[in-house]
Amino acid sequence: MNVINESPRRKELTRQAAQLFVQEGFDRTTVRMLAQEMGIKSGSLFHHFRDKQEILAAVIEEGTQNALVMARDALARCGTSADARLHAMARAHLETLLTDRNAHVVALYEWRRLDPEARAHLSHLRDAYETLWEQVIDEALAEGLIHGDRFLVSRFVMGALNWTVRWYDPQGPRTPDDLADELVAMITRRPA
Amino acid sequence: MNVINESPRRKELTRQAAQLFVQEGFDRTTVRMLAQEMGIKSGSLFHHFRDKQEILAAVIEEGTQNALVMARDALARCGTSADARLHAMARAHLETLLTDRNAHVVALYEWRRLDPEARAHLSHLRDAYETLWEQVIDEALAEGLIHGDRFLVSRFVMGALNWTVRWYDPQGPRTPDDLADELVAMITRRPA
DNA sequence: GGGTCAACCAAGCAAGCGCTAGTGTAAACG
DNA sequence: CGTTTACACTAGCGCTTGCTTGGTTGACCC
Repeated sequence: MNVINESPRRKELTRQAAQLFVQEGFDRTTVRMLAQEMGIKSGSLFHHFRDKQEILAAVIEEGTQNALVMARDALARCGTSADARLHAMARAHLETLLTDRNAHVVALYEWRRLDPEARAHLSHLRDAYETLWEQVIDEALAEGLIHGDRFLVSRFVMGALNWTVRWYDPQGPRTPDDLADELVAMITRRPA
Repeated sequence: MNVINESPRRKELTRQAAQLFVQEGFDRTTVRMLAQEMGIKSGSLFHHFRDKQEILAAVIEEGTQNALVMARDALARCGTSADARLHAMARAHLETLLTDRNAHVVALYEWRRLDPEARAHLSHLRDAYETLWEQVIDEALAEGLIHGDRFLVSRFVMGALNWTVRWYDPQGPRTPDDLADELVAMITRRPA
């Protein structure tokens, strides 16, 4: 087993695992299926990961970490107006969600399969990400760009965004940026 | 096996199965666990359901059917203004989602575990429900209550609503109606 | 009061599961 | 050179899985 995290080999294996987890679901994906996808035998898999759980944790960690990095970058790059920051967050969110799609679908739908330790560790990452969102929402509320309950608004927005993985078609005419703009337009009130 | 659907016994068993599916997930719920919850032995379970898949289909069908009935009732009962109808749909949606919670969580998260035949059958039910939503969204757009792309708006709204099952606490201070009102307020533009 | 039938049980099969043990090998290192 | 290290293999153990089989029970019916 590889104690040093994130060898390039392991990273590639993690990516392939994510694909299978999305296709089949975590429970239905057997170590034999994973091994075959990776081009090795099932026993060899446990050289890279302690157990099946650890593969799941690796997939989710990878996705969440990327989301956090991209969101921070986007916020650093955009202007200071609440409107610009709201757009930036929405775009960054959809960008990771739809490019790094497999990892995020796993994070959203297989979270409950994590054992308590892994969950505790990854909760911190997720909380850090959600805190970013709440800050941006707060700013938008303070500027009067949007109105309503801080808690509810941020949950509704997260719901609308995360739901996209269920229907969004990358082959279709709409880009992630289109979605982000439309969503922000929907919740920001301009004078009628 | 019971060919005539929906004997009272079967309905009760379905309710109990839904609970377990939510707690453990479909794949992790064994027929032995289901049988124990139902107070029978695992073999006896197959007197009521052809196989494990059929239990899942029964759970989802029950939930979706209820949602459809409640939504139609709500629309029939409310006024004709787009605002009233939008409120009515949102309230009805959250009402079923949060009272009939188990069945709906299963429908949302275990849909992919359905075999193709069951999925085809249940898709019709779900489509009928989503059509109701799109009609109401259309009316709201036509009245100028909301703006934007019909397809995107309805997806965003569905996402915001369905996401509630992940964070809503029935013990908390907010009622389902509170959530519905807040959501409608968020997306309807009033003069600033 | 014999026949019917839904509901249940005990026992177990065949397949598949996650994971381990022990070994082979080729490159990297001192 | 000998040793270590990373990565892969074969073989299979112990257990759980969904489901089947053959049979029992008690309520109801003409």
